[in-house]
Order: sequence, then structure tokens, then C-alpha cells
Amino acid sequence: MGGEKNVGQAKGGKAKAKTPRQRLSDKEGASGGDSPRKSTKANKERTEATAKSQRAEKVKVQKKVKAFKTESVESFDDDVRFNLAVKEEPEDGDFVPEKRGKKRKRPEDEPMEGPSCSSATPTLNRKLNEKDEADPRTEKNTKEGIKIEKKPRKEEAEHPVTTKKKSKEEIEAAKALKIKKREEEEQQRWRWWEEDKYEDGIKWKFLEHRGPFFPPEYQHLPDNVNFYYNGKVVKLGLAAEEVALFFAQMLDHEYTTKDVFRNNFFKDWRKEMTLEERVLISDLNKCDFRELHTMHKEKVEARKVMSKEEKLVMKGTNQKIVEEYGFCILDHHRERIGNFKIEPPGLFRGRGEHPKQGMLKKRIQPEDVIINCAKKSCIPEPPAGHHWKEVRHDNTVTWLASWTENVQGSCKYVMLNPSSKLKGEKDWEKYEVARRLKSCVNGIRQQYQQDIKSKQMETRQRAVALYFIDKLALRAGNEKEEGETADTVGCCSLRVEHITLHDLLEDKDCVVEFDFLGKDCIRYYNKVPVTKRVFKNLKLFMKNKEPGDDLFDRLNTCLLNKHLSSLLPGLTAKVFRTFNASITLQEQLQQLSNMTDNPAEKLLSYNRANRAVAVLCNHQRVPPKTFDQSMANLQSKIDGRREQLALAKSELKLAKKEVKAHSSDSKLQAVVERKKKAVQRCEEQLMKMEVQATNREENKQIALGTSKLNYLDPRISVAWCKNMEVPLDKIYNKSQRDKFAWAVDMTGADFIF
DNA sequence: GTCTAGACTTGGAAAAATATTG
DNA sequence: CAATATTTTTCCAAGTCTAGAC
Repeated sequence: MGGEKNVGQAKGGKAKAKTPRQRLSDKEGASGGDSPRKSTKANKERTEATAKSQRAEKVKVQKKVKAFKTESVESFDDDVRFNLAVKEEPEDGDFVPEKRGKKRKRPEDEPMEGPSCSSATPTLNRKLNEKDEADPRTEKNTKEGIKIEKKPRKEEAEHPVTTKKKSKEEIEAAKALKIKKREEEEQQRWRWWEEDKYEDGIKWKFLEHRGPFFPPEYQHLPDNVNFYYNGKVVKLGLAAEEVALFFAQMLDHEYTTKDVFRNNFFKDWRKEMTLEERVLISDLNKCDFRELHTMHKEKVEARKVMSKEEKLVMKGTNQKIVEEYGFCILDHHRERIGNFKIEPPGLFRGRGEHPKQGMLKKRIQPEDVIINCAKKSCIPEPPAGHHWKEVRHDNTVTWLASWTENVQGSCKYVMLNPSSKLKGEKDWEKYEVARRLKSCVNGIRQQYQQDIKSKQMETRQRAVALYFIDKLALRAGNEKEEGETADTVGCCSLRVEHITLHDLLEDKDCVVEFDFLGKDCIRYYNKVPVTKRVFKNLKLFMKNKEPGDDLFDRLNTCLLNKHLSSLLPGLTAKVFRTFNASITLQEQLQQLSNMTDNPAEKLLSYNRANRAVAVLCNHQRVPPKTFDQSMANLQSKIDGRREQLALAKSELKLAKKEVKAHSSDSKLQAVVERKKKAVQRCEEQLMKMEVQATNREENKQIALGTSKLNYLDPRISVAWCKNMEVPLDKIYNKSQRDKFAWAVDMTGADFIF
């Protein structure tokens, strides 16, 4: 369920009820001490472990341990962390394309006009496409050809036994097709990272697309499906009925039991009603949506059990839509759009205790939509009988279409896919800024340690906040409008009630206990020993304040970021998260992985390093409902395999005996060999499964995705794969490889973040 | 300066697609 | 082959940060 599963006890807000989606963390943690290798531990230990003494020992145990290590992440009591900072790291300026010898000059014609509209037909995209493909860069093609050829071979080697009944040839053919497709794709890839960058602020020179895709209009319910009010059938008008269905669809969801949600919904629903409807329907509790709900469930079910043919048809029509609306032409290249579909109307599902949950998110009309494209491109047609709100040609932004959403009044955008140049370039730049921070972080740390002693209150607060941001990877914490959103905070917006100071806690001096709701109402709970100076300052900051008062009353993110950017151009609070995440990954990989490990162990090490980062960044998830079950399944599989192994071993022994008895019988000799192989195979499989179980258990409440996608410099992972001889697709799936194509292409085994 | 709208990144859940199993 | 488990993709909310209005 999406809402707020677990009522935590994070300290909450100014007179607001809190129902935090607390998950892991605190001792009383929901799932009670079930397993000895609870990953929750890691979280707790983050601060509890006096890192230094334990570290050495833990690292040694690494190989077999089940507990998951985070030492170097949190240990980080000041001395340690600050030593670890690196001085060297000459600007190797990976971001400057010049460095890569083969930079390609943008061809003269490229800041282009693009194809003129006049001749364009509805199949424009296709045509452009072909044109694109006809742009051969031969030398590269050959190179890639080789590259790709290798990959699939490896893959095959990894799954050697495809022993399904299907004919081998069929499988081979399918595989070959896949390979070919991949190859083609690779050759078409726009290697933008080898090109010059545009002047500042210009995002594109040509942009053409078909506009966003609108969801289908609402159709009346079938006659036999009824809404009841006060026990009587009421035939609703189109508008009210549509909104009623939104609610009915969510009946299984916890949302619909919450007062705030129900009230907001009812208020907005009534606005959609006709006068008579509004007069009649005055109490949500008298509404009976069950028939609508049932109908909806049946529809979902029907979709699930569709025949293969039907599914294929569906897939086909979807593909056509993607083909038509899912791509744009950006500076001569066909790029995938990320979210080309206009968000359908529905009920707003805010997270946590959102004051606006349940409000009606209205249907977007073309009249609400601003289109952005090149002047000389073929302007997208609005749906028949409609017009756009505006068509503009702003090449200093990256969006293709935008509209204002009615619940929060915020802008929504249609933008490109992560694999696009526009997103990729920005991503690359982000990691380069983080690397620049690496080379000066020592100085910055020294400075804020100094600043903590400053006579200026503002400077001191800034220094302490920065200390937290650096040490704990907290988010900046912008101010939010009260009552508009759930009550969540980040560093600068921490309130007195969110921390508790302990002169002595669990054998440690000067411990700060954090307990607050962060982004998405995810609880942050941590007990952190800090320096005396920080501790004393915190006491001072809290003096004479109410629990609901700001801890850093002289500070906000704007001030902080201004200061940061004066230390290093481009430096902002969130760069510390990126930097600390990436550097942690690199260190952890270094510490945890061994060349002599088998592939499964290497992967486990990678995941553990990734996990260390996720813990640092407080990326949590609700364990899947099926978690325990699937864990048990795996365990029984392991047990089964164990038995099998024992059996195989005894058979081997027997066979060996036979050989001894009738020596030099070549047939028996062969049997022994075969049995040996069987044992070995069994052992390998068992081991693989055990590693898998460990990994899964440790991952119970940790979400790796966000850090992998947004915080970890992909070049670290690519280099690691090369060094460890792990195929990249063990780490990154297809879309991740696409997103990080720039990194995959440019990174050698020697990359250092 | 301060405030706010705008643009873009980050985030977990849910849905859909695929793989595996009985 | 269907049922189930797992992985991938989609969805869209919720952050960060900047620039420009005032």
C-alpha cells in the first residue's frame, strides 16, 4: 500500500498530526528481531559503532559475514573522515571534451534549420530518422562492431544450459536477432560526448516533436453498473461519474479510509456535480461505490487473462503510440522522450500526511498546454477541435511541453529520456562538480571547523549545518509553505524538536539523536556522536526556543548555497550528497572486492558497496509483501540443493571405490570424472544461492535504485567491472546502460573518481 | 535584498514485463 | 502451460536551486 503503513514516532510538526511512514531505523523497528542478519542493524550501527576499533576486524570477516558493513560510511568521526579526504586529484578534466583525442567537430550544417515543415507529412519522424541513420561515422562503427560482438558471447557462456525443449536453432535465431538489434542500436547511438558543447545556456538548436499524447476521454459506465446513494440508484452525469470512478478504483487503498483524503475528495467531487446531484449527495458515507469498484477490478483481471493474441494487439497499438509520440528530433538526432503522455486525471496521492491528498487532479486539455519546439520545425498539431495554450521556441530550456497542475499549482513538463544527450550531459557535469569538490573538500572541511568558532551566529549556524550535510549526507532543506504539503524537513529546516542532545549515550559523548521526516516522509533516525564544539553550539542554538522553532534560525538554503558557490563555482548543498555517495562507493568497492572471488561474490561485494551508499543517503523501502515468503522459498531451495550435494558426494565416493577395486577400468574412470563434475556444479550452484540469500536479506529494507541512478558516478562502476572482469550487464540493466552510455564508452579500468 | 515562479533532479510505489517454476 | 516470483518500467510526487520580478 502506498500510503502510510507504519505509524512512526518521528517528532513532528507545528501542531500537525504526524503519521510518518517510518520504516527501519529505531530499535523498536516494526519487524522485531527476526533474523540475525537484519540489515536494519547497519542503520543502527551507523552511529553506534565506534568505527575505528571495529573496522579492522569486520573487514577481515568480510568474506563470509552476513552482516553488512558500513563502517567507513558512518564511522567518520571527525578525525578519520577528514584524513580520508584526498589532496591530489589533479583536474584531469574529464569533462572537457578536448581531452578525448577524437573529438568530433560539429559539422557546419549542424546548428541547423532542420527539415522544413512544408514538405513534412505525418510520418515526419520516420523520414528524419532515415536521414539520421544515413549519417555514417565509419571508423566508429567498426570499433563498436567489435565491442558488441564480444558482449553477447559472454552472455551465452554465462547461461550455457538453455536446456528447454524448444529447438536449439530457434533459440539461436532469436538470440542472433537480439544481438543484431543491439548492434544496430549501438551504431546509431549519438555519441554526443565526443562533440563540442554549446555556448552557455543554449540547450538545442533544433527541436521537433509531435506534442504530448492525451489520455482517452472518459466514457460513461455501462448501464448495469450503478452508483448508489442512500441505497438508491443514482445515474450520475459524465463529470461526476468520472470522479466517482476515481474514488471507487481506490477503495482497496488505505487512502480512502483517511479523513483528510475523503474530505478533500468529497469537496472536489461536489464541484463536478450538477446542481441536482449536489443537492442530493451531501454525505460521502451514504455513497456506495462498490459496483464501480467491482467493475474496475474485473477490468483489471480481464486484462491479466487476455489471450496472447489480444496482448500482442495491445502491444502493437502501444508501440505505435510510442513510435509516433515517444520520440523527438533534437539537433539531427532522434531522441526518446521520457514522459510524452499527459498525466490522466485522478485523485491526488500525496505522500505522508499531505493536506491535499484526495483532491481532484483535473484533466489537462490542449488549451492548458504550452508547446516548446524549434521555430523552423513542424509545429505539432493539437487534437482536432483544440488549440494549444501557446507555442514557444525557447532553446534555453529542455522541455517540449508544459502545463500547470491544479492541485499544487506547480508546473509539469514533458522532457527527454535519461538516455538523451540533454540529460546525459547534465549528469556528467554533476559528477564532474562532485569530483571537483573531492579535490578541495579538505579545505572546505577545515574552514567549516573554523567557522564553528566564529563570533557571527550566522556563520556558526552555517558551519554546523554544513557539518551535518557533509557528515550525514542530509538534504539542504528548503523552506516550504506551511499547510500546503506534508511536514517534512531537511538540514536547514530542522526544528528544535527534531534533535535531542545527549551528553552521554551508550558510552559515547556528545551524541545528537536525529528524528525527523525527510523527503517523501521517510523517517530519518540516527544517533550521531559529534565534536564538542558542534555539541556546544547546538545547545546554544536550542536555548530559549520552543520545540517548533527553527534550529538554524539565521540560516536558509539560499544563504548556504551562496556561501558554497563562493568556495567552488557550482558547489551547492546537494553536491555533498553526490560526492559522499560516489566516494563511498569507490572506497567500499576497494575494500570489499577481491579479484579472486567468484562472480557471485564479486556481485555481492558490489551490492554491499551500493548498499553502504543507500544507507548513508537513507534510501529505504517497505519490504515487499512477499519478502518473507520468498526468503523461505529460497532457503528451502538451498536446503534441497544441499541434500543433492551430499548425495552427489557420496556417489562420487562410491565411484572412486569402484575404480580402486577394478583398477584401470577406463569406463569407471569416466564415471568418476562425471561425478566429480556433478559435485562441483552442485557446489557452485549452492554457493550462488547462498550469496543470493545473503544479498536479499541485507537488502530487505534498503532501496538501491535511487543511489545507483542518481548518486553514484557510473564511471566508478564501469571501471570496477573492467577491473574485476565482471560483465557490465550484471550491474546495469538495459536502460541503465543507455542512461550511462557516456560513461560506458569513455571509462577505462584506471578511472578514479 | 526578498519572494516566487520556473526548471530540473530525485524518490518510492505500483504497474507491466519477463523469468522461473510446478 | 499457467501460476508465481522477480525485474524493469512507468508514474508522478517532492525535492533542489536559480533567475528574475518586485
